[in-house]
Amino acid sequence: MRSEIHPSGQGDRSFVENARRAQIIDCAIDAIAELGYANASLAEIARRAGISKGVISYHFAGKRELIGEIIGAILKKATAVMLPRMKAERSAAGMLRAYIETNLDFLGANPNCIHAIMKIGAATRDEADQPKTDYELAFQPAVRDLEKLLRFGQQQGEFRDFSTRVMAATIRSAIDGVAFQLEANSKLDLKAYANELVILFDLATRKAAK
Amino acid sequence: MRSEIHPSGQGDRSFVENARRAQIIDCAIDAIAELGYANASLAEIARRAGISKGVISYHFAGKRELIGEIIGAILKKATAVMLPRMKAERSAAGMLRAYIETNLDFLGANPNCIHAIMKIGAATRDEADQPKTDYELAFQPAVRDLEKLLRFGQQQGEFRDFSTRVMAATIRSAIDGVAFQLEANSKLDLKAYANELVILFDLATRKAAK
Amino acid sequence: MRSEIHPSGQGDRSFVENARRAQIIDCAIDAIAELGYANASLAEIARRAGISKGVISYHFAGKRELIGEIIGAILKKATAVMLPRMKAERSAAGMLRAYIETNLDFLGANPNCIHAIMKIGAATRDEADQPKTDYELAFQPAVRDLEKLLRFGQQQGEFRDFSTRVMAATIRSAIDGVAFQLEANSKLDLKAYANELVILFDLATRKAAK
Amino acid sequence: MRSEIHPSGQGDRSFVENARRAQIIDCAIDAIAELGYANASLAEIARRAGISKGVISYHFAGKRELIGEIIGAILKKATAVMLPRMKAERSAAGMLRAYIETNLDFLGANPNCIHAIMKIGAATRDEADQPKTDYELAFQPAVRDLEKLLRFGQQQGEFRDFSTRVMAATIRSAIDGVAFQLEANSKLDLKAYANELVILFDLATRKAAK
DNA sequence: GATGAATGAGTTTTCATTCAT
DNA sequence: AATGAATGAAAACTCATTCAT
Repeated sequence: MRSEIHPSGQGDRSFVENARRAQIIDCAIDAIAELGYANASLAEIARRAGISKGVISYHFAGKRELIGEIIGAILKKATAVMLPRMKAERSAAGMLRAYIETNLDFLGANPNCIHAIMKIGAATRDEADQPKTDYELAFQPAVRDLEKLLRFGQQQGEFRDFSTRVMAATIRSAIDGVAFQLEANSKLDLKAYANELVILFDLATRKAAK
Repeated sequence: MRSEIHPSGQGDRSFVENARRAQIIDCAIDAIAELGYANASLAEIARRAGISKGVISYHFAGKRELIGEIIGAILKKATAVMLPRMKAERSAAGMLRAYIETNLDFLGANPNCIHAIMKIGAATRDEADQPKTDYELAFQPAVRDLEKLLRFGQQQGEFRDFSTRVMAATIRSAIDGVAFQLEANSKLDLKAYANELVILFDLATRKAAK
Repeated sequence: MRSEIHPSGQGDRSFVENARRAQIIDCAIDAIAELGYANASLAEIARRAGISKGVISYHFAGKRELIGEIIGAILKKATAVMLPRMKAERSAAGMLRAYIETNLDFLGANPNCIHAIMKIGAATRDEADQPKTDYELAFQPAVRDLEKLLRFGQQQGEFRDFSTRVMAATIRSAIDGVAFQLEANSKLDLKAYANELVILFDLATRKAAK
Repeated sequence: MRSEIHPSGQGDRSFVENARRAQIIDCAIDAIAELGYANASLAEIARRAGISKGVISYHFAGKRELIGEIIGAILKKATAVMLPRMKAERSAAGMLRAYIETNLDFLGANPNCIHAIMKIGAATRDEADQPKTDYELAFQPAVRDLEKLLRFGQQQGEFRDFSTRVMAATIRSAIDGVAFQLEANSKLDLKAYANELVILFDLATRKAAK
């Protein structure tokens, strides 16, 4: 069930420390994905890692920092997978296709990462003490990049005139929705699903032929 | 902030009892929407209702039942708003438009209901002890009805050939996604948003002109 | 070991609640006096009261509130003992004598109260988060009243010219010091001790005979 | 903020080891004085010393030994300052004056030492597991020496007849009380304070003129 | 029907201490 | 000699639930 995310923390941490942090982050992702955010206590995470509770406190300032690192690690990994394939495309439509396909690939390869991040998002959204959650701070850029891509397509004349905000949010939601379905049915054919989405959003975005 | 949902429980409950249950459900919705699922403790809900904690336990077998009733109440209310407008349409495309519009209308009129239900969905989804959550049991039919509508459109020859599962999930996700945005920006223009979505999914579903 | 302090909380609390609060306060005083502030955990206090830990949290917002109530309760009790005897005196020298005697009487009758309050004072003094502790807020007035008494004596011509601040602080310290000695030697003769102190401070304050 | 106390441990320790111990003791004094006894964790002390936590455990058998060494170090330093000035006096009254003045001098020059020692005294006084604390063991002699001085004064006919125990305790308490005031108001004029105390206790001790 | 009180398991966090390297 | 890592017990506090009145 491990997702093997290794954030390869910033330089000033020792190899051993980075390994432990990565291990804890992995176990935390699994625990959140499988048990839900509320049930993923530090005790449970420690149990899965086969370490004592104190170790987590030793390596992370608190649960908040751990959650922040989880989001960071997942984002980093997702970006690493997606960026090269996005850059290989020239047309806006191609990039949009690549965006959808790589997202679903990542989803298929790392279901727990996505489940975890969605549960974190839902559970920590606007808690009393933090006006903007780490989750939101992390994902606003993701949607913004998508918007840029769409605007680029409109400028190129590939895409019709639509609200880039709405379209970006819809594409993002569509992909996030796949995660939920994947949770209910782990045998979902993601390749086929990606094809459907690609066609769907191609029709929804492209400029009607004269 | 009250949402005034009255589930009007089944017949064998007294008037007073139903009123209390409805009041508790309303306050619970507000609490979950405003504080997040994790922070909406029974104590907080009781505080908002101006009653003692014990009352909640008296009227509901446990927190789980309360959550289940919340979902039921919201679903009932949403259905009551949407069904008539759906039925007024003849064409599949018209019904899809009505579906999107009524959903966003409901969202605008009852933001707390939607925020609450999304937080419940994310938080209770596959907790350790319950294989299928009330949430899932309640919402699978909702998506299934949408699927039926899409299949009907295909049979009528209005809609192109696509996976009704994927399309239904995407439409549902698109609408759910609006709730998140509404939370971040309460001044969102929902009418305009609905128009964008209607056009988007019209293009995505309709049969290409010969 | 009980000190039987019953703060008789403000009117809006039920009889039962006040009784529980008083019981918890009593046990907390004993625990602090006997084990020291650091070792007087909520668990230990609950154990002494024969109740569960949660009860303390139920009745007091937190440990800080409990400590505040302890100080308030002791102060109230001490004042109740001292005030009448102070008022019965006419001369400043008589009042000073009454102050010393009643303080030592209270000390003898309620050693745990004094031990507890001194330990609280030492342990909570300038913790990071509270610039002025409850303890200081509670005891500054006590020293200030003593200063007023000394100034009155000077104005009456009974007392010589000295710094009322220094004298007040010294008298207060002398009395507090008795508490420490009482802790080490519970058979201390407080009557004799009081007499010694009365003479000591009489000599130190009175105007030299012409 | 360093107080630079170097206990110069007993002979069988290497120079390096003694230096480390002294450094740790200094940092511990500062930490206790500034943060309070409870907040002066080994981690905090290590942080201030720029070393790892383990080093403290390496050099001291436990926290208790560290505390004991702190008391010893301060006592040694205080004695070194006070003894010569005491010995320079011939009369008992002069020695008493020197005692008060040197104590307050030391207080002004080493506020952290005094703050630390008072916090240690209050916090460790009769903790559950140690019948007599290092603190008490260390300070009983200090009061006993004062008592000897007072008895000497009575034998010389300089001092009136009073309980030397009470007088010694009162003088000691008066001086300790200054430390608390100094904490609240660091601009306290200690010279003036010392003068007041000298006069106060001179009047309180001397034999009335015939 | 409703309440206040109590419970006890559970949460995160802190800390002195130990130990292999 | 020193370190970073790990431990495990204990801390304060939260919360769903139970129950006598």
